[in-house]
This record gives sequence, structure tokens and C-alpha cells, in this order.
Amino acid sequence: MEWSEKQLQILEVAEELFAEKSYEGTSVRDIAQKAEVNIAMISYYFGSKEKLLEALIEYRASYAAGVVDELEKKGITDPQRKMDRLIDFYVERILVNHRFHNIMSRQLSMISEEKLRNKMIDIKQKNMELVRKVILEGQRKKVFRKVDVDLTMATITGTISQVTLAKGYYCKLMNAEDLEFSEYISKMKTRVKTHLKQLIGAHLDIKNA
Amino acid sequence: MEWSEKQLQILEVAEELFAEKSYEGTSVRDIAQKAEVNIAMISYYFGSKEKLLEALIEYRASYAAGVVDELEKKGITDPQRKMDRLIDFYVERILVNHRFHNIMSRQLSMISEEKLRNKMIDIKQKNMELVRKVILEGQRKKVFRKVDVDLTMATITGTISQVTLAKGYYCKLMNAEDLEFSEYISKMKTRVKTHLKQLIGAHLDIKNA
Amino acid sequence: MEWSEKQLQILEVAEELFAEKSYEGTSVRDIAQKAEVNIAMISYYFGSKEKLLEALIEYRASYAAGVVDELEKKGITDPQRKMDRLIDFYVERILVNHRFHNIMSRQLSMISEEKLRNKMIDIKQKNMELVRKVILEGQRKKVFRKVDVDLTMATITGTISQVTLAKGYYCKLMNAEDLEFSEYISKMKTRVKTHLKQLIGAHLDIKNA
Amino acid sequence: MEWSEKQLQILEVAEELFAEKSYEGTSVRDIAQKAEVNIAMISYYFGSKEKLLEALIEYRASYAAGVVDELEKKGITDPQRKMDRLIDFYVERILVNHRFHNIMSRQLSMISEEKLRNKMIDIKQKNMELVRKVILEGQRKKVFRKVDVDLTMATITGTISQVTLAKGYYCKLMNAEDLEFSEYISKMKTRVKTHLKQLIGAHLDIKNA
DNA sequence: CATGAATGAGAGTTCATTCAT
DNA sequence: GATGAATGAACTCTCATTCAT
Repeated sequence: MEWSEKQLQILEVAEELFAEKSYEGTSVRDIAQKAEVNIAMISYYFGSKEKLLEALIEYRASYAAGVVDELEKKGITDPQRKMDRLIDFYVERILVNHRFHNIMSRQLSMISEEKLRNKMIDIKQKNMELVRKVILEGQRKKVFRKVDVDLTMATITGTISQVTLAKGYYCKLMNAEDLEFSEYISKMKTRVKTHLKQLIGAHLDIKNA
Repeated sequence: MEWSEKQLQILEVAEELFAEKSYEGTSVRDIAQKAEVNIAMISYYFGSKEKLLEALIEYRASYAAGVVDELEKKGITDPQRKMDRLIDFYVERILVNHRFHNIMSRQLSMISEEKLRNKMIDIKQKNMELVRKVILEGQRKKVFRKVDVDLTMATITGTISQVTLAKGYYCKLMNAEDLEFSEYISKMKTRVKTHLKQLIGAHLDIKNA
Repeated sequence: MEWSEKQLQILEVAEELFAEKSYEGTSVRDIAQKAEVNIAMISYYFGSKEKLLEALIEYRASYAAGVVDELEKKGITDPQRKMDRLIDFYVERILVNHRFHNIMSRQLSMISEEKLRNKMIDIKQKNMELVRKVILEGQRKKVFRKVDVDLTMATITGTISQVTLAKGYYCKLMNAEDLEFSEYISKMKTRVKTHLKQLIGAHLDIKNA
Repeated sequence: MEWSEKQLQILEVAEELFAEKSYEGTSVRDIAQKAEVNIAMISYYFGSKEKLLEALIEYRASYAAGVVDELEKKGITDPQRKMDRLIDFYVERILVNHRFHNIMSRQLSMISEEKLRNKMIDIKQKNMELVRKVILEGQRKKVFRKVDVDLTMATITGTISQVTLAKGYYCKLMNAEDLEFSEYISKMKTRVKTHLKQLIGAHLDIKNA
């Protein structure tokens, strides 16, 4: 799907506001005003508020997909190093797209519309497929031990999510309460990468079995 | 604070609906209707919709507090075993109160009202303080290695959150799409406990350093 | 009608709030809260909000009536001096009861309930009857000239009303914007008396014909 | 400010109902229904009920302003005649706009919103400035004696107000209880003009000093 | 006799959407 | 293709009043 400049403007603003105030807590007026377009435009361009959310998900999902493929092409064979790269990649990606990620994780448990729901699950699944593949490969190579693969994926996304969702809490822990979101993100990025690599490394390492 | 039976009824229903459709997506009408009380009762009892959320948080928070103390009194000295117990406890607690937990994690990044926000952060902090204490103790005893304590806590809550928030996704992975929430929870409970104990165990174990 | 202490308390507060925020703009809750009685008391004691207004009017009206009689008994014969005394009396009375007076003048044009409406008109009529009598007497004695008696009465009450209703305006004219109501009243009292005596004096004096 | 036809319709109806039932006693539903517009239009056009009142005041105030200038241009030099003309003008104006005038005099003592309050006081002040000017001029020319100028203005507006506010009372005095408002107004107009000219004339005339 | 609990009705406002142009 | 005007529905909250105790 191709979007006009105005449509992109709306999508960006919608993402920002949905992340900040939730889908339900954001009115199309808010979006229209911040995007400096007429209120009627949202219905006109996207059909409805719900369709706008759908469009946003489609838009971000498609954008993300390409990057996954790119990573796969790099020729790294050692499972341990592959996993480290994957963690770098996921942390980077989720933290850069933290707004979209927050919307997704909040909405996933709420959306009842079949099609959209499946779309969201599908995105999640695609994103995690790589992790599964690498883990299974490592197990085959007797480098990784037997673990709960699904929950290992839950740990990776869960840990990163936690960092984006509970900014207020972690800022307080760091005694840096009025940190801008972007500053916060860049401060946490390396910490999260290091933590997850160590965590998942020890978790998977067959020598620890 | 003591609540009457009708007030409890409202709180219970509010929790259910806030979890299901978000705070913003739930109207006081919805709550009144499901709780089978007059719509004016919500304002009458709690003052406003926001105060109802506040009351809910206070109600659930106080309920949880006692349990933490109780755990502390059990005389377990081995840090590894202590941590295992803690994980059992947290998984149990978050999964049993998954609705409240979801509300909290969704709302934490959105509530702007100072007092309520601090309350929520406070609850989170109190809940995690025990984990911090056990980790630090284990490190002192040279049983645990040096780790990022804050992020270790993020991993614990993040992993559990992930399981409650992304039911749809994990159901699909298990090919059990129409599972009731309670069935899903009981199915996941032991898996999550086992996974986290293994994960955090390997993470903290000084022998893996 | 005899009122209990609590009822009087309610009546006083009602008068204060009706004057300040109008009958419609005052809720029974406001009254109950300020009078420190249970909300249900207003309906319980007076039947309804409207009946409370009725009771208030009755209460204040009866209180005022006695004073009129008292004045009549003083043996002053000169119409000019009689009129001066009457003006003193009315200014005093309206300014002292400015709250009740404001309620009356605001409500008179709005009350549709027949009985209450008549009651209010009756009070006004009784109050003014004395003026009419003195003017007619003065005319009979060839001391006062022919004037529009009804409108002369309108001038007296209108002038005083103006002073109580437009405090903000007159305070601004006097460069004393934050004057307390009671201070304002005592400041204006003599001014209004002097003005009205001079005004009505010149108006009625047959020598000015 | 320019108003559309529908907006004017709302303003007219609002004026009518505010005058009849007071601002607080009139609901936006009442206005919408009588003006035959959707209830949401009031917020849509004016922002809120309070802003509607503000708009009404602005609308009526601006309408009146032009007329004052017009009067000033007529070349009348004799202060007595000037005052007579002014009285004719004010009586005419207040009685024609009796509804707006009533709203103003009722609301002036109640509005707490700073800006609107000042606006109202400003209107009153502008309206009365001319009277002050003429009186001072007459005093300079030794035609008028020394009087309380502010209260002389209070007398003029107070007398006219009294006539508009206490229709019920004066109708009863005239034994014409079921008079239409417009009939009542036209009946009183000349009476009020004559009365006030005589009253204020005698009041100001230096020969009566 | 007095009152806390409860309620239906209605308050002002905002919502997402539609429609005529 | 784009938009200002308009709308019905729904929102949260407060109203005056009633009723069981």
C-alpha cells in the first residue's frame, strides 16, 4: 500500500498519540489537530478510526519486515554469535519503534476484530521466527541446551517491553525523573543489549545444563 | 479503606473491564451495567471514573502487600532457593492477578495524575525490592555473579507480562486458540515458573561467569 | 410559622447562596454542605427546593412586616419629613436585607408558580403602600405636586437595587475593587440616603412645578 | 465578529430563555430545541454554554455601541435638553433590549469569570459615560447643581430596570395582569420617559438648589 | 425524628462519522 | 478530491428527590 504525504503525516501523529494516550484515549480530533489536517480527513482517507489503526499496523509491519530479511543474509554461523546479533537487532528495533511496539502490546489483548488480530499475531510470529530458528539450530549443533523456546522469546520481548512501558519506574530507580524519552531510550539501549546477551547466553549455553 | 459489598462488586467489574477494554475504552455505563448497579453509583461511591481507578489500585495494592511480608518470614537462607521461591511467588501472584497487572502495566505509561502515578510506581518498587535484596545477598555470599539488577527484575516481570498480554499469540503457538483465560493461565503457570527459574538461575549462578 | 434552629440555619444559608449564585445556580447539596446538615434534610424539612424558596420568602417577609408598622406609629406630620424618614427606612431595610432583596428582584420576573408569585407581589405592594400614602397625603396638603406615583416608587427601589446588584461596577467607579460587601454597603448607605432624599424631594416639591 | 444565520438564531433564543428563566435555569437542550438546531451545535458554534453567554454579551454590546456615537453627533447644546434626549434614548434602548438588559443586571453580580465580568462592567460604564459628561457640562455651565453623579446614573438605570423586572407587579397595579410583554413595554415607555425627565430635571436644576 | 444510601433524569460536553458542496 | 458544517449517540457527572431503617 502506498500512502500520500498527508496520509503519512496522519499515521505518524496517530502512532505518537496512540502510544502516549492509548488508542481509546485518543480522539480523531486530537490526531487531526496535531497533524494539522481537517477532521474529516481521517475518515476520508482511512475509513474509520479502527481502520486507521489497522493501516498503522500494516504500515509499520511492512516497514519492519524488510530489515529482518536483511539480517538473515549476513553470514554468521556460530549460534551464540547469531543470537547475540539477533538480540542487538531486536533491542534496536523495538526501542527505535518503541511507540509502535507499545501500541501493539497494549492492543493485542484487546482487539476483537478477527482480521486485525490475526495480522498482529502474524507480525509477532514473523518477528520471533528467527529466534526460534537460531535456537533450534543451536540445539541441533549441541551448543544450546533444551529450553522453552516460546518463553525464551517471551523473555526477550518482555524484557524490552518492560523497559519501554515502565519508563517512569526505571527513571525513578536511576534518580533521573525528568528524562526525555529519547534520552532514556539511548541510555538504556546498551544496558539492555548487554543484559539480554548475558541472560540469554547463560540460559542457552549447554555447558550450564 | 473498607469497601461495602456493592463497592467491591463495582471494583471487581471495573477491574475486569479495564483489563479487557482498557480504562479509556470502558465507560462507567459499561461498569454499572455489568455490576448491575445504577450508573450514578460510580460517582456516588468513588467520586469519578478516575477516582475509581485509583480506588482499584489502592484496593489491589493493599491486598498484595500482606503476602510479601508473609513470604519474608519463611526462613529460607540459600539465595538460589530463595530466588526460586520468589519466582514461584511472583508468577503465582501476577498470573492470579493478571487483570490488575495488565491494567497497571498499560496505565503506568499513561497516567499523568501525579499522585496516582507515584502510587503505581511505589507498588512496583515495593514488589521488586525483595528481588533486589535476594540478589544483593546472593552476591555478598559469592553465590550470584554481578548482574544488572534492575534489568533482571525487568526480565522477571516482563516475561510474565508477556504471557498475560499476548495470550492470543501463545494460544496460536500452542494450536489452542479458543482457550478460556483461566485455562490458559493454569496451563502456563508451571511452564513460566520452570522457565524463569532455569533462566534466572543460570543468569545469576556465579559458576557461569 | 415557627422554624427550628436547624431550619433557620438552612434558611440563612439558602438566602446567602441564592443571593450569590441565584436560585437555579444553587444546588441543595451546596446548601446542605454549607449549613452542615444532611442533604435529605432540605426535602425533609421543606418538601422541595422550590418550597424552600417559598419558605425563605415567607420567613423574610414576615420579619419585615413588623418594622413597617413600627415606623407608622411615629408621629411625624410634615410630608417632606415623612418622606425623608421613609427613604431612610427603605434604604436601611433594603441594604441590610440586600441578599433577600436581590433574590426577590431576580426571581420576581421568573417564578411561574401562581401562589408564590402573588406572595412576592404582595410583599412588594405592602412595602410600597406607605410611600403611596405619604405622597397622596402630601398632594392633598398641596405640598407635593402631581407625579407618577408608581414610577416614583420604582425610582426608590430601582436606585437602591442598582446599588446592591452592581457592586462590581460601583466599586470600579470608586477605585475600590476588592471591597467586602458589608464595607461596600456601609460606604454607600449614607450616599444613597442623601441622594434619594434630594432627588425625591426635588421631584415632589410643589415649588419646582 | 460575524455570526451565521444559525448562530444568530441560537443567540436570539438564548437571550429569550436566559431572560425568562435565567442563565443557570436554562439548559443548552432548551435552547437547542427552541432554536430547532441539534444540541451539539451550541458547543460546536460557541464552545460551551458560558462562551455562548459571552458571545451574546459581545453581540448585544457591539450592536448598542454604534447608537451611542450616533446620538453624540446631533448638535444639541442646552444641557437640560441634552439630558432629556439622553433619557429618551436610554429608556428606548433598555426597554427595547429589556431581555438582554435583564440578563446583564442579573448576571453582573454573579459572574466570576474575570474577562466576562470586566466586559460587562465595561459596557455599563460606556453606556453611562455620556450621562456623566452631560451632567458635568451642565454643572460647568451653572445650569445643573452639584449632585451625586454615580447615583444619578443608578437612578436612571434602576428606574428603568425596575419597570422591566417587575412587570408582574406593575401590571397588577394597573389592573392589567395578562398583558403581553411587548404591550406592557409600549404602555410604559412614555410614562417612564416623562417620569424620568421630570425627576432628573428637577434633580439637576440649579434653581431648585 | 432523622439520615445514609440509592436512584432516574437530565446536565454540559465530546465523540466518530457523514454529507453537501 | 477535499473539506467545513453538521449530527446522533454516547460520554462523565450532578441534579433533586425518595426510601428503608
